[in-house]
Amino acid sequence: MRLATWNVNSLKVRLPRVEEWLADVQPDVLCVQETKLSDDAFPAQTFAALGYESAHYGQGQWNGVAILSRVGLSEVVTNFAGGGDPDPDARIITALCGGVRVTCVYVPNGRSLDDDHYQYKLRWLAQLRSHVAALSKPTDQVVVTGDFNIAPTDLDVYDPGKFVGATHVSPAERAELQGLCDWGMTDLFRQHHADAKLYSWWDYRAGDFHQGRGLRIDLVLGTSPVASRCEFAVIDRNARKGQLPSDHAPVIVDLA
DNA sequence: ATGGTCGTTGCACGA
Repeated sequence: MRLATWNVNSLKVRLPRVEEWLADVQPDVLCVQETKLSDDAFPAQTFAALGYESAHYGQGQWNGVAILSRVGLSEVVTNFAGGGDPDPDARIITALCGGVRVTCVYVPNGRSLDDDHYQYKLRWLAQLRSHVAALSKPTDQVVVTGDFNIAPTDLDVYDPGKFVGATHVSPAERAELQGLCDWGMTDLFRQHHADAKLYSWWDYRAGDFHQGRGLRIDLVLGTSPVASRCEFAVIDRNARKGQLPSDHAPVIVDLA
């Protein structure tokens, strides 16, 4: 089973590239973030014609997440399971695809450490842990993937010195991510590339992509039954090139 | 040291 995640930064703008990419890469499951579409505007028919069932949770304008699958798609959950206040934003959707419980996330950015949005990000990550624990056990086949807006370690940052005091690298948000890993999840890309300085997001500005100034913030986490099946992981940086790219590259994993 | 580019919607703001 080939599973991928991609923050497309507007599915309306990116749809031609997503269609081309699906035909080329042939993932069985694709998790999409930042569709920026209402559910009415989501192009389910386009994906159906390519052989994919889909579930979308959107609000239009901002946020919006979706799961596409050609290995079955059932038990769809929008927003958080596991209690607490529902998220006012459309940032999380879960479905059972090919026997794997897949949660697709668009974690809040945080903006800056002194911003209310950063506290929202930390609360959101705590609720994500409750969500995963409510729906599954560490011995189940579980994937949590998407745009985490967290670089797990300084290895995932092109120049850690430039991010001192910034979001995406703060100890509190890294601890939340570690909490998810302590529960039983593994960073599948890092499992296959222990020392790689490779990134999944580059700012559109100042030629950051071509200068190699990026962050690895798009993650695929899997429980040990998934991690033991994972034989390949790659960031498809080619998808960040060319005409009208997203600022994120897809991350792909292959499960035996 | 600063700002740079996108995508949204409107003529600013979030990322």
